[in-house]
Amino acid sequence: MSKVTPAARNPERTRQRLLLAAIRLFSAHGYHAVPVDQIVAAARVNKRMVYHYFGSKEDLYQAAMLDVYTRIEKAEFSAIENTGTPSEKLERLIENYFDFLANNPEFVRLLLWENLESGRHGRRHRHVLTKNPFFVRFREIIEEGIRSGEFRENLNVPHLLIHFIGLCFIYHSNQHSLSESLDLPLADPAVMRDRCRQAAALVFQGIQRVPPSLSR
Amino acid sequence: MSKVTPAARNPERTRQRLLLAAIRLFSAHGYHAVPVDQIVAAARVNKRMVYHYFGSKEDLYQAAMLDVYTRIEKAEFSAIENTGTPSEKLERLIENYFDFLANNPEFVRLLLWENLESGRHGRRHRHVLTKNPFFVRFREIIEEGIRSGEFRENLNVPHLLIHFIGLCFIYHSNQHSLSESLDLPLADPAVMRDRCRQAAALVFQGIQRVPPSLSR
Amino acid sequence: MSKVTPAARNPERTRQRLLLAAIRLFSAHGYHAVPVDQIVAAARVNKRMVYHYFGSKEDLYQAAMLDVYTRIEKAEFSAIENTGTPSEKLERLIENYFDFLANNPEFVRLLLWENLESGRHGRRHRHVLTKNPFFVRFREIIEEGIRSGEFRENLNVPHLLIHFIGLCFIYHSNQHSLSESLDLPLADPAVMRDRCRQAAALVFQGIQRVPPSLSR
Amino acid sequence: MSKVTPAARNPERTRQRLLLAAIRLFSAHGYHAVPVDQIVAAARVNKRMVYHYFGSKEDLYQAAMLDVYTRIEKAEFSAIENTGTPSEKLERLIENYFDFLANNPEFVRLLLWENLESGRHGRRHRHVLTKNPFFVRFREIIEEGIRSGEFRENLNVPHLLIHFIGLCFIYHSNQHSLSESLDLPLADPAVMRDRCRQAAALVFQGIQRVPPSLSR
DNA sequence: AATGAATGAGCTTTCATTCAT
DNA sequence: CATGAATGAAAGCTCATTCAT
Repeated sequence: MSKVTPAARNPERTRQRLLLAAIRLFSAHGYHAVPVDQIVAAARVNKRMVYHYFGSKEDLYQAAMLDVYTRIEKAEFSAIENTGTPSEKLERLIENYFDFLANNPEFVRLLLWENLESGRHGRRHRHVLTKNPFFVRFREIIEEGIRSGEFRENLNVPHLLIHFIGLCFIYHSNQHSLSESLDLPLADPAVMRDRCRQAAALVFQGIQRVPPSLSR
Repeated sequence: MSKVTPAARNPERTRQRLLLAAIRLFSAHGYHAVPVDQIVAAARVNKRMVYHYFGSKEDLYQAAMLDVYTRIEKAEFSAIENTGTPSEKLERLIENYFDFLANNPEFVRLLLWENLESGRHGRRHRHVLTKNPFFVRFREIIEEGIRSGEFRENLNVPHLLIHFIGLCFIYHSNQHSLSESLDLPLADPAVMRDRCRQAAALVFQGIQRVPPSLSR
Repeated sequence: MSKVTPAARNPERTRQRLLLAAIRLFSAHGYHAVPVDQIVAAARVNKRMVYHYFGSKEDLYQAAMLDVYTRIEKAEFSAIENTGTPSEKLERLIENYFDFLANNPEFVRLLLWENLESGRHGRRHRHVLTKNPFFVRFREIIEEGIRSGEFRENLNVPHLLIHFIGLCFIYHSNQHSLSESLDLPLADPAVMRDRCRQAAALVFQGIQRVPPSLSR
Repeated sequence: MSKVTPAARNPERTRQRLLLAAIRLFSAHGYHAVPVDQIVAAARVNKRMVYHYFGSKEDLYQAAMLDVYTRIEKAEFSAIENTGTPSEKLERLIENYFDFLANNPEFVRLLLWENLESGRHGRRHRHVLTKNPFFVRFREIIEEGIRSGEFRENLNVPHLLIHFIGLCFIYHSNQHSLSESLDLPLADPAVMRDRCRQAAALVFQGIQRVPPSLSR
């Protein structure tokens, strides 16, 4: 008779339920498309609790965003292991990043929502994105490769990083329209692996030293 | 008694005003964040007209989407002129595409929103994206380059296209978070041109024949 | 078939209904004790109309307050007729004021509520109270009486006015507790007339010239 | 483990805190404008205690009201000392009453709230007002003055009392609107003393024997 | 005795939509 | 064709109160 009521008298659990439901729904449909009623129904929690634990719908959204954003900090990037050539490390890093995005669709989608709705929710939590281990590691590897002579010297690290991220994100940001336009099952894991390889190859080609021609 | 109302008795103008306001607001804030009241206020039109001309808010959105999507069909791609080597043509095409995206932020944003809200508005208008001149031309140039021996033979055209689009879209889809994370003014036209060049170079490196090594 | 629907398609009537219901309910129970639902039910009007015509519950309250406050401006004070001695004029004025308060309980009650809740609704509409014909006329009569030698010279007009108003308002502000404490039917019109006479006499006694003693 | 909670295990203190906070807030803003949360926050007490000690918000209000109402019974009226002429006693009484009201704004305000919201809270506690020492003493002094020939014979004691109370209460019930209308600092203690004197004089004038004329 | 999590009803307000003119 | 008044449903949020510990 003690554990009958579902979420009764268990504050942390109630909070967690709300947060998880919020993450799922906000990342799936965006802030404005999700009524609080839907969240509390999904969390099986009384509506009042949203305001008890988070203050407002907006604050719940912020909490969801922060929770998801910090995942990349906790993510394990095996490329951080210091073995192999810069190229090999970079290849592993790219694969890790791809996997992280594939395994954390909420991260990808919330980030995309935020970029689209930019200005609405402020930049409160973006700092967690700035110095995440991936960014840091990327820069280190590139610089190491340049020093070792494996990579070209005139590489612009930030832009290179952007290109790299672009090659990853496009599969998420434009997934549906591309799938349809090109008639490709972009959500298929096998396809994903293939595209990962291709993207990596493309990057590697571009940054290798002694490029044949076209060295603009 | 005839000239009392300002925008009275001009059906096409009223319709156009609504459509333009809808395009602007929907692309800027997304479907759910824009109330009908805001649209009619921006269009300086009576609210009833939305239902008169379009049927519903949803239908107005669809009309706005269709209008913007067809722009790419009307866009002029100078790369279509058949002069120069495939590389030169591709370079022109990439620049055109970049420019098109830069000049049509509504196109980019509505596309991104549609991908995020995927499933909500159906795929009614996606067909216009499938066979747009850019996609067609891209394929032609690549195939021409392969035939002429300028490009590698083992190129996967759809994936190549995806990579290419990714290099372009990332500046729009993740503009704000990247600007902040990397502290770069990604909206600056000069920066834009530079990144365009870089992205083009990256692609070119990757598809040239006889790549030094790393020919996985 | 045209006048079937109750408040349909008659904007001024709808507005008026809301305003009247608001005046009645707010003056009766105060701002916080009256839900919007109660007002719209009393006005037989759709709830949405409150926000359409007035913007908010608060704004409706303000409108009600302003409407009631301006009544004193339109009130007819027969004492304004310039006949008789200052004493006679003052007597008429006092009677008019009493009657006005008795006939406009909403005025009295809203004023009392505003004084109790002071600071909440700001002083937006108090200006209408400042220069109402009663205040102006009161000052004129007193000054005339002083000049003519009928009234004492050392009269402080504002304080005299306050005393006078106090003698009138007490029957409204403390009606219930006094009725019960003294076991008097203070709402009875006959009682009212009597107290009016008494109050007037009291004032007249106090301001007559040549007071026997006690001329502190 | 015993001294963890701050206000723990001190039932009387908890009850007192709640009562004081309730008195302060209810008298300041009225019953409906004060949420229970605000009271418990001000009292630094757990919300549950309201229901533990008082049963409901309404009951807490009643308790607050009763507590404040009984203050007048405990108030010291020096006029009760039987020295001097009836006039002198009355003068002292009037001053005492003024001071009591000035020193007990909660009393004044709760009384005014109750009169405005009349009918809502019933008349449960009004009895304490009925036979308070002030009322009793007032009647005694007037009757003594009549007997001694100092005051007029045709005095209606209840009405006289009402007038007298009106002269006192008006400064509280209409303080804000009068201050503004007449541009007088009615909250100023010096002004208060002055008006007290004036009010007393006015009453004295009216009840003295041998009034010049106007003996209606 | 005291806590604070949990609740459901109801608050003010906004929404997309329709009606009457 | 055009208007804006009118609507019911539902939004986000607050209320007084109760439950479990």
